[in-house]
Amino acid sequence: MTSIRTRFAPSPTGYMHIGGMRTALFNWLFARHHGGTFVLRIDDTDRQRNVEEALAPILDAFRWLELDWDEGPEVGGDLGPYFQSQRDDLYRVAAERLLSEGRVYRCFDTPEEVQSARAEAEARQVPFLGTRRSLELDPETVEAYVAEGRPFVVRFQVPRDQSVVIEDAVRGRVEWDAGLIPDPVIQRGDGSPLYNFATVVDDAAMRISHVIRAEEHLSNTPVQVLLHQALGHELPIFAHVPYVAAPGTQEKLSKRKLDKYRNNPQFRRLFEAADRVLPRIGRGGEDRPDPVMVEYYQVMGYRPEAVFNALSRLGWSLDDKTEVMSRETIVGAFTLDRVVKSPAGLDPDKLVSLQGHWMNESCPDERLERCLDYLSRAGLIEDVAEAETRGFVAALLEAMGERLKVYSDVLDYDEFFVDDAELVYDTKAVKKRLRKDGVAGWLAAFRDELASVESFDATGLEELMKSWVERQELKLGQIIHPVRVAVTGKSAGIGMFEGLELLGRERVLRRIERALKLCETPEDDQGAGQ
RNA sequence: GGCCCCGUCGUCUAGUCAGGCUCAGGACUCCGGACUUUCGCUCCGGCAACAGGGGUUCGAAUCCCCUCGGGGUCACCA
Repeated sequence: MTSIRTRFAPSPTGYMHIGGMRTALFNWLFARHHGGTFVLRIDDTDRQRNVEEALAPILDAFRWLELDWDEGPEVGGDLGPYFQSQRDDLYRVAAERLLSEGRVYRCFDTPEEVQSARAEAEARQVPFLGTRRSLELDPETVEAYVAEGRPFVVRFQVPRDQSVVIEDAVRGRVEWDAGLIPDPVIQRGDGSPLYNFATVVDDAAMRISHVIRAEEHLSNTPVQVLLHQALGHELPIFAHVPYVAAPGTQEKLSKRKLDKYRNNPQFRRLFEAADRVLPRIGRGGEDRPDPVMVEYYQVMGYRPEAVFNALSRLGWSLDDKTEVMSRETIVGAFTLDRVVKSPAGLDPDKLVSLQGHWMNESCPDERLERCLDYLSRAGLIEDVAEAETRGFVAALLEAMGERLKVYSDVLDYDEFFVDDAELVYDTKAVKKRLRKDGVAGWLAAFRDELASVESFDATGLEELMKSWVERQELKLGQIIHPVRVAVTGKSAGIGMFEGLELLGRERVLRRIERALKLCETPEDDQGAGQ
């Protein structure tokens, strides 16, 4: 058996599409599972832009998910070059050979002529097959046209008397009637190749054994098969995997429909999280990543294992119950016969859930480094190297525990970093916990306790509050909630005693002082922030 | 419109090729409850699906036919 070789061939578009990433992942998994070779080939045929710049985010996404490529940009390989823009000679030679063998022909129809022929076919409600007018030209005429510089494209002459059949590795037998296929252009007037042709030439030259790609390419397949046959290539095995759909739909996930996705119930939380976080870390402008891009998940602080895990489950399953899988498990189990045929909607809820799992698996040191980075970029801390800061954040993370779902969640706890005078109080929390009869008195009394207690640690503070409550004949809830709101501005958060310890006596007392004023202000006062 | 693909809980899916083990299993979401100072976590419990219709068969989510629905693609884009 020939060796397993798969490829992914992205266009340098400046970002990595999450759906494309899933397809790339399947190619990578298949190669790794079989001990084969994974090739990265860059489809930069008709790009004017700076390829290097537009390719960088794509390679970054591969690196982030640790999908290494055996041949391709940066690493090279024996069957390069791996940029299609550098493979023009190969396409030219192949086209010339087909021309000399009479399998392709020069078509002198102008674009306008082609278009009107197409319109006419449409009007008559018959399938459009092209004119083949140029096929009737005698060789001398063709020579003369070429000599006089008349523009032409090269078309493949589809053998219309047959059907094309593939045995697709995920969809089974698929058949087309070649009699319905118009002659495709394989080379433009300027000699540059078209996608279907370049792909066929490259897949064969790079000895790709399995063409694993999204279903949207299924309709390109008969042309490619015919081209392979004309060129005398052995056919690769095709595997058309479902495309990744927008959450809860069957529609292909598309960057052009972002506005629509904002209102998608499942997608919404991802957009809202981005709205909260990105502006604070300087990514809220033009370069703001969106959930269709792999970069979004990286920037928001997801773990690559989680995205890897979630992507692998989009259209593939290990069995009837396993959801959480390490990359080793997935590589070990990945086969094409367990890929489903129907479109797989991206499932943000599932991704978030998986992320929670993989975050818990991460080590405290890494959590600390990543969170320090977010805090620093948001301007909440100055020096990430300072020992005191690091200790403080480490303690906060310890207190946060599993509340940290993605790294950027640490920004939700900014009350531990802002100046006491700038602490923002949640309006609802103030109304519910501070503006109640008796609260001001209890708060003031407990403040005095805090001011005089010896050690200001969580355990001691808890004991203090409990005994104080007993003496006052109050219930714990009557004081703990007001204190929480008074010192954090919020009604929910980490364990309150840990919070008090983290803040320290001075800051706690100052904040309670502020809160006491809020207790007294009338209902309609503007003193409390949102 | 032509061609092609797909159609199991709200979502991701198992089961479909080799019909009975399935009045359909898991996970996520959601809803209850327990625990907790709040949130979260965890633990219990619950709602919830074979697109429809005909066949074949003792028996069909699984095989056949039709219908309906959804999607992809129809370039001198990739």
